[in-house]
Amino acid sequence: MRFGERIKELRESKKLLQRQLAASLEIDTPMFSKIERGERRAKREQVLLLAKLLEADVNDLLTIWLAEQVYELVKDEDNAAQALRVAEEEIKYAKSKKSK
Amino acid sequence: MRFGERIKELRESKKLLQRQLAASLEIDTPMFSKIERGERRAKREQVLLLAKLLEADVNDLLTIWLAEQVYELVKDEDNAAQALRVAEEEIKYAKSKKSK
DNA sequence: TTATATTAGCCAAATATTGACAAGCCATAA
DNA sequence: TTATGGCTTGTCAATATTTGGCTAATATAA
Repeated sequence: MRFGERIKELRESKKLLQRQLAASLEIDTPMFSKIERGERRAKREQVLLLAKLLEADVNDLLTIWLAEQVYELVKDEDNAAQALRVAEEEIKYAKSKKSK
Repeated sequence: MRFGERIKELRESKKLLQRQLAASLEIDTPMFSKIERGERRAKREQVLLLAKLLEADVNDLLTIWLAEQVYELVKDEDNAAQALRVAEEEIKYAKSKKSK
């Protein structure tokens, strides 16, 4: 599930209009529309706000928001999957170092 | 293993100087130095060239080059690992669609 | 039709990235 | 000591990318 789709779903289930959420994020409606369609990427800070406004789980939203960016970064590479696995290992390694 | 470290390793094993590789990449030595130290990111095209010049496996280099970018993108997020898994699923899914 | 909601396209402002340069550091040689 | 060679640091301008807003077009509803 793409980030924008999820936002749209949540927005519609709460019967909110794009312009209402756009106003809360202090951007205009066309910009919000683009975020929903994935034509523009939301800022991290906007994700946090949206989670509040839509009463959604911040962590879930952040995860798909981040995953989408990762996907965009690697999608055209043949070894995308390999690269993700390498990156995952590095994350694990960094975490284990941090916690000691 | 970071991309820059790997390049440095390969370069030293071939007894090449930064300025020689820099010249081949048509950048100056300071820039090359920064790439080795991860202060600047190499372009995809430069990775391909480096693989040739260093007689290294292109795919391996591209993988760590890409993985590093992914890592940089997610490293500060608590749910980095989750996000990577989601992205990996999307890659798999896209691949399965493409092949049908 | 009219009114409202959403989307498309374009442009300028803001931000990030890139590459080049000059100057510095460090080790070794003379 | 000074000189040299290899590498690194810091700064700056050029370039590219992203961001946001505006207007106009399109859709959806009443």
